[in-house]
Amino acid sequence: MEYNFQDIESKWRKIWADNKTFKAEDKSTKPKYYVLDMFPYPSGAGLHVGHPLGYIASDIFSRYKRLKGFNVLHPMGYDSFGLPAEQYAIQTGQHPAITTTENISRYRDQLDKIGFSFDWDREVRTSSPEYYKWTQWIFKQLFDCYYDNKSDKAERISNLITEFEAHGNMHVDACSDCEIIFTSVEWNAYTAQEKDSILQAYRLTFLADSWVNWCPALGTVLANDEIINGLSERGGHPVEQKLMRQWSMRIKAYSERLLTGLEGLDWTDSVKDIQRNWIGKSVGCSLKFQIADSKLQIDGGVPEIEVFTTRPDTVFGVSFMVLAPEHSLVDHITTPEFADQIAEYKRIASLKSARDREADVKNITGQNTGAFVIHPFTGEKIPIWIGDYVLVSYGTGAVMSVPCGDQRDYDFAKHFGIEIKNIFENVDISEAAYTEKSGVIAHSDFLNGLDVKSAMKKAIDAIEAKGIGTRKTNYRLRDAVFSRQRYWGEPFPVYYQEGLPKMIHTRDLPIELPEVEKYLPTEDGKPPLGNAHQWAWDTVDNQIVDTVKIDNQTVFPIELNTMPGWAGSSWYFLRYMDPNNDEVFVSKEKADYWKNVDLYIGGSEHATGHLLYARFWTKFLFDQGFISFDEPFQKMINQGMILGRSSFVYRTNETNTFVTSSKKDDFETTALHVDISIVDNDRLDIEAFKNSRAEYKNAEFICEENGEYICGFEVEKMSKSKYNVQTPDQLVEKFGADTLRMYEMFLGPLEQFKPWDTKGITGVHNFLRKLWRLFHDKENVLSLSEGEPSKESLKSLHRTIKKLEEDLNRFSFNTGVSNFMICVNELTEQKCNNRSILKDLVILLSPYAPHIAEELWEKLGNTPGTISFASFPKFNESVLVEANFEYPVSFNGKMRFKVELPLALNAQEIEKEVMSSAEAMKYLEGKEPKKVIVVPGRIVNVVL
RNA sequence: GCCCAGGUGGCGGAAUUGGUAGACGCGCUGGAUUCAAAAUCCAGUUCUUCGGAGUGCGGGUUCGAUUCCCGCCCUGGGUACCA
Repeated sequence: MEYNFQDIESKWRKIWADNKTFKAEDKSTKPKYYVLDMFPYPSGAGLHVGHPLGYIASDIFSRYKRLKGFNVLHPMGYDSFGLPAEQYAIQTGQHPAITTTENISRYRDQLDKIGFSFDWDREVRTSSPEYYKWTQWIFKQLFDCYYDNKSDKAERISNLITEFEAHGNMHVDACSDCEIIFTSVEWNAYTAQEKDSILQAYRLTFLADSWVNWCPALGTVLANDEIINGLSERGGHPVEQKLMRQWSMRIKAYSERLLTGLEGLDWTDSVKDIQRNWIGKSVGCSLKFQIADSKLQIDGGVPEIEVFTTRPDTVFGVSFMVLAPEHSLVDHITTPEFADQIAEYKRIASLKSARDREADVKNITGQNTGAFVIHPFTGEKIPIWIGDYVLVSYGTGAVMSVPCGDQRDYDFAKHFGIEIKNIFENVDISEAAYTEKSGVIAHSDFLNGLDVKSAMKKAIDAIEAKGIGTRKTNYRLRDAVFSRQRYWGEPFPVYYQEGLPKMIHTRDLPIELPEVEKYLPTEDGKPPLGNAHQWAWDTVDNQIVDTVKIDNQTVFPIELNTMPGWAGSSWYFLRYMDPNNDEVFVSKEKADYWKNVDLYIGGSEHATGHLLYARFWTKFLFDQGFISFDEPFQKMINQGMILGRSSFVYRTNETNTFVTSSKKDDFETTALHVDISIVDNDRLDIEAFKNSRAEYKNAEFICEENGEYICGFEVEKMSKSKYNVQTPDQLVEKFGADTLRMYEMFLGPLEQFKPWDTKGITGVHNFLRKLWRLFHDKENVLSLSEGEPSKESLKSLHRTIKKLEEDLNRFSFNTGVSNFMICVNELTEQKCNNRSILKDLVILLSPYAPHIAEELWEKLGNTPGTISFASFPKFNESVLVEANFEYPVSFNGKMRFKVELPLALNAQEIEKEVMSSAEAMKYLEGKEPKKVIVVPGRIVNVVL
């Protein structure tokens, strides 16, 4: 066997592991480069060929950067808390820690076989207590901070308390849900409970009753991004709304910074846009409308309806108001004659689930309350309606409706026969609303004749002057619920004293997960940790003790919820810098050296989850001075999913006869998935098929003329049920890791979704064999020529250096592979076995195919195992300089023939040479050209 | 609906600033070698009525458009009564 990849690959894997070749140093004179993959959840199914795609790309880039003289940090770890291990535990009683450890070791085996240059000494696991100790610590920091809008960063809550004690909260401008204003005297008079509940409204993580997405089947709360089409992402169970006391994260505080921070990031527009939409900034103003019935008094005044609008310029177009059915004023303002209808509407609205409301967008529903507000500028009476297209959770839960400028308001007005005022000059609104933000305002008193932009400004000025509203920015981003009713997650470092949450001291962390007999919720509906016997906090001895000792004097119950999956993944990239530090989550020194991730590779499905939360926590840790950068991932590439290629056989209906693909249309057939392992290039292994299932034992076949049965195919997501899953293991065994690495890259652009098809893998494998043959004679003996390489070979090499480096710098890994193929084809043609050429070629190839590169490097007489730190060959422009150029000559833009001419010629000389050629005469057909365009070194175009 | 990405041979894809469309690989066809097969090597492979036509469709700008502009169609992703 000439190219014995199995021996070569196992040999080098061992050498790399034994020598810790890829261990990264935290100090270096070299510049740093941090390459990170989104770490995997170690599922029981193991890796399929889609997983390594991003890892291969990041590994190639890491190895390239090492060759370019960078100190590279390229770690890997596991996001090892999660639901599947817990569900498995519920079914089997096996502790999730055991399942997780097993799965991790399977992942590790699979990863090792592909030859990644990870620094495994830095591995992190989010489920290990040494790691989640610091997740708990960050949670405590968030609890101890609030967001100050004046300094525009997170500040310690102790400062806030000092301010409250001195001046109350009237000078405080913070991100808060606190609705009351108090003086220092009032603050100092509050009870501990009252103080605590006020502080909760400021803390960056806080306890609050919130409407949550409750999934009864999973017995847990889900985040919005864990729900797809109203069903749980995992398992597809129904989800309902429920009010629960939960930990939340005040991510809202960072809305603006999360938005503006995107500008400096080298991410795709599509992910940036997803985040922008998710944050959902809208600029406008608040505006209060007074209720027309002056007899109606609430809290000693006439109630007002506050709305938020992005179009204050259209204020004169308001012809009705709409409140959300759940709006707190509805019952107060409804007139007796409409009371029954309003009650009925509210009842029906409350029965509709969020899903129904979503599905039913076309039906226009609403109900008049009989009440009116007074228009603040015209004094007109404006009717108040309720309608479920207005959401209680956004803005103020009320809108001023301007039917001429908003399509939903327009439809609502048409449906209920409400007046539609036109406040736009020369705009026809008989068919639809005019929603463009352009044009001139009319019939609007002091706004007449203004364009939208100036009208907007003038309207807000007037509103502010009247004291009925202010400039305001709204964000769609919600605070993130942080509690999960699960076992397999980080416990909170929290106990409860008189119902108030208290933080356990940092020196007592980590608070480790207790043992439980059952992983299900308790019979009285408490989370699984409610089953734990050792789950109480002794404040005297500072330790976890038996729950029977709870006396609420010195021993208190510990929080029963655990943290969500995104807790651990929001800061893991920091831990890799300093994975074994027992004193801090990451030392300042190391974080200052490695800084943020230079290149992050992973799927775009985390755009609104992980990528947003990690940015939030990074900004927070920056605010508190723990790290010196406030964005975690400078550049990100989102690799596309690898789809499976399913094979089908066609069974004629109600028989056991199978028809080959080309003849299936002649029969009534049903397509059935067939296992891809018994299909080779669409040819079915008929015997294997017959043996695959008892029912196929006596199957008959209608084949092609040559007797083969050809299967049909379809490109689909890889899944067990479609029999189209490809694991990397089989391919590594058959072709080797280097072939797999290059083939996965060769499939197409990294970002693109693409079908997996093993047909082409032989092409890449043959390339490596061809490379091997460059070094060896027919007897497989190393055979190299010494001395000066030929000009041709130098050209091939340097063209490759140039193109490869350009391709790597724009992350075009697929074209990189074809560069190598072209180079090896050329060198083979030239019969080149020159040592100096092959030495540089091997270095170039080493990021892509590290095993064979190491082997050949050693054969070339270099110290074994050193190719990773060789230096990347320097491109020499001069060897590519040509004297002549083969000019393509086109007529009216169509290429017709080529003429080889010296590059030294100027445009006139080129034109003369070309036009006098016999070929040109033929295409001119005796005509005189209108024009001749000559671009020296490029092209000649003749216009007839 | 709105936002984003994309649409090129039989297939995966290439063409970085407007300048030879289809690199590289697969598949297929023919040939060499072989008792035969595998492997390997050689030749061909966008379509074509042999004039040409051709990068989803229709226009435009240009000497020249896969590339730039306008309008549309289709596929994938995101998001949605967000005021």
